[in-house]
Amino acid sequence: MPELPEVETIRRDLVPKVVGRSIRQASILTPRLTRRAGTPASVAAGLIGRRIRALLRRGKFFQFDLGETSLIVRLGMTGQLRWWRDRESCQGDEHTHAFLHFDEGGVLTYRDVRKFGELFLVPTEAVEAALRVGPEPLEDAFSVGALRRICQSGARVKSVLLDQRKIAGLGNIYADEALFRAKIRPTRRAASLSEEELRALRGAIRFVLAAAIRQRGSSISDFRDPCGEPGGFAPRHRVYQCHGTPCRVCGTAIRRILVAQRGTHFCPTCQR
DNA sequence: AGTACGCCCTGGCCGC
DNA sequence: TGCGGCCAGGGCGTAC
Repeated sequence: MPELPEVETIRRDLVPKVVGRSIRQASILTPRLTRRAGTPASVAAGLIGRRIRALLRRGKFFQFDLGETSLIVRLGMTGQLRWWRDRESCQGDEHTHAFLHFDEGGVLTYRDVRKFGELFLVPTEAVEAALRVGPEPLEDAFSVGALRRICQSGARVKSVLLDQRKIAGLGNIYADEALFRAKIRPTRRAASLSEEELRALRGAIRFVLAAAIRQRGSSISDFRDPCGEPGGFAPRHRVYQCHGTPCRVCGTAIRRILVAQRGTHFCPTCQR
C-alpha cells in the first residue's frame, strides 16, 4: 500500500523522465478512475498538449503541474505508475487503466488492480484546498508544537496518525512503525501523550519515513517503482505484519489488534 | 467528537 | 481440483 515513502520514491524516479516534456496523447479507459471530477474523456482532453512543469508530492498524492491546471493522482491500495521508454516496450494488461504518451517517446501508465486510486484535474491554484491534507511530516514546520496541536484529540493516537487532514502521508505501515519506535501504544488517547512522548513520536515519524525513502519504500503487497522493482524497506519493519514473531528489542511476541478497524501491530512490552 | 460499519474492488487464502 | 466465503485496507459516507 503506497504511503509517503513509496509515493516519494516514484516521484523522484519520474521527475527526470517526465518534467519538461509534453503529453502527446492520453487515454483513460476506466470511468471509476475519474469519479472525483470529470470523465475519462474530459480528463484526457485536459492533458493532451500540456507540458509537465513539475512533479510534486503532497501527502500520498502526486501533483503533475501542467501550468494552469494540475493532474492529481492518488494510488489508493494497489495503484502503480510505470514508465516505458517507448511505445513498443509499453506493456498494459487488464488492470492498466490509463496511458500518457509523451513527445519524443516515453509512456506513463497507470495500473490499479483494485481501482481504489483516482486521477483528476484541479486548477493549480486550488490544489491545496482540494486535497485538504495536513502538514508534511518531513518539513521543518512539522515541529513538536505542531504535533502537540494535532494530538489535542480524544481519539486513539493511531487514528490520529492515519487522519490525512491532520498529518499528510502516513498509512498503516508507517503509523505502526513510528509508534513502535516511539514506544507508544497505538490505543493511547492522543491527548494523553507527554511532552517527552510527543518529542519521541515526532522523531520516530521522521526517522521511519526518511529511512523508508532511503530504502525505496516497502513492498508489502503491490508496491513497485516506475521500473517495476520492489522497495527494500519491508525487511526493516519492526512490527508491521510481524505478529507472532519476537520483538527485536525485548523478545515479546508482537501482537496484532484492531484500532479504528485497521490491523494494528505493536509490542505489548516496549509500547506503553 | 469519536467510533462503528458498510462500501468500493480483487487476488489470495482457507476450509470443505 | 474446485468452489464458496472471507479478508485486507485508504478513504468516504452514514449512523449512532
